[in-house]
Amino acid sequence: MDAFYASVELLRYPQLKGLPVVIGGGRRAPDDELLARYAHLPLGQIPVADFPLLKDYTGRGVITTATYAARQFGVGSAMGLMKAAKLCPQAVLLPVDFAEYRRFSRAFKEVILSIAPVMENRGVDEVYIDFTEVPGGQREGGRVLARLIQKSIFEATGLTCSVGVAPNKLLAKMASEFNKPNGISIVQAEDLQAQIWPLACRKVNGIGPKADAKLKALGLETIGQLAQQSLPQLVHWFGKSYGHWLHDASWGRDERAVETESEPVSMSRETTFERDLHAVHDRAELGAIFTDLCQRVADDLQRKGYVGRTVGIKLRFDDFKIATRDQTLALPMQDGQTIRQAAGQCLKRVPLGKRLRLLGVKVGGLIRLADWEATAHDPAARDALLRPQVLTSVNESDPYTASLF
DNA sequence: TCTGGGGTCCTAGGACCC
DNA sequence: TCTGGGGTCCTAGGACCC
Repeated sequence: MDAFYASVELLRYPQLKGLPVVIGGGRRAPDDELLARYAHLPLGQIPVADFPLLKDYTGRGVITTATYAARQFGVGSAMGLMKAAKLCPQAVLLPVDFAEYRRFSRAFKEVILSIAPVMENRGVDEVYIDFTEVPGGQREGGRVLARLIQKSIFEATGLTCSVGVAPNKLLAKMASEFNKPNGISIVQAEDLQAQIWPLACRKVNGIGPKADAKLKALGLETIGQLAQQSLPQLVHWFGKSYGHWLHDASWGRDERAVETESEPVSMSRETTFERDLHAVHDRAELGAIFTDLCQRVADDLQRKGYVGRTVGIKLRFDDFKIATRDQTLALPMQDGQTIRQAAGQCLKRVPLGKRLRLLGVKVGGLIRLADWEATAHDPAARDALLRPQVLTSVNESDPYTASLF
């Protein structure tokens, strides 16, 4: 989806169309006052001059999304709001309204599913779609179906999206970036050299800032240069697993299936404080936040119907260093008090000399509550549920290995 | 006035077991 | 002088993505 959060906001506030708008910030709701003042008016008639501006914001936080008009000024996702305010002080600043974005996320995904049922979720604003078996999915290399999806989403939601069509997910993701916003791009296997190799390595989904810096230090700037390295060389530099992956990726090879279903692995809540807190000096405040985070994770587990056995905490100190601790319980659970108790134990194992900037609570090792309850009187089945049933590297066709089982 | 929140996956070492 | 080998689970940290 194109500038998803910002585009959803523009549907509510069309008077902001064409203006630099950024979405982001902390827990504040700077437009509460505004909404109260104009409660008698439709949202679309609130005067532009009354919207909060980026230059007036004084809290912590980053931009989650910027409109294309704002991007002209060099501001973009993940940039600190204070830095962004220097580049584009006149931008309108809106708070994140995740519930609203989720509504639109469900809406556009329903449209896609009604046309092409093999769809993989990649967060709120992105999906992979398998065109292979969709009637007409091959016409004009996929362009006809891509256009149908764009048109249907726009008619249902008023939102635009960009589509990349390619033989696999890796290339489709790159293709989707070629023609933003509201574009379609088709990349075929034979286009690798002309369209993919000239790109910077960082454009590959899976090469982040660290790997990119290392590649640059090795003199490798483009995907084409990466592709010219031998496999043993890449394995030497990056290890067996990542080295192989880099080699495959640079040659446009990716065999991953479009996964239509997935189970959550963990659920967490975290918060960055308005000011850094000290474990001793701000004990009461910290304790209240800690308990609240535990309760929110418990609420999430209960609402979604999961229990979990691994309780973890995350701390970010004022120097931005991160510490995590976790503890695995004998039995999975979903209640706030048990989470709070285990998380408290974890906290005792961290040195707390430095001030804290962020606190987080996580529950992992998730099992569906229904599955857990179904084994209540079957200890063996219950035991099996508690172990992650990953059967790695057991080749049952191999006579020797098979004989062991 | 730097730098959010919610995730997944991988690695590596130690405990423990057979 | 001798001290295996393989597997799983748990924990901590880190890279990466949306």
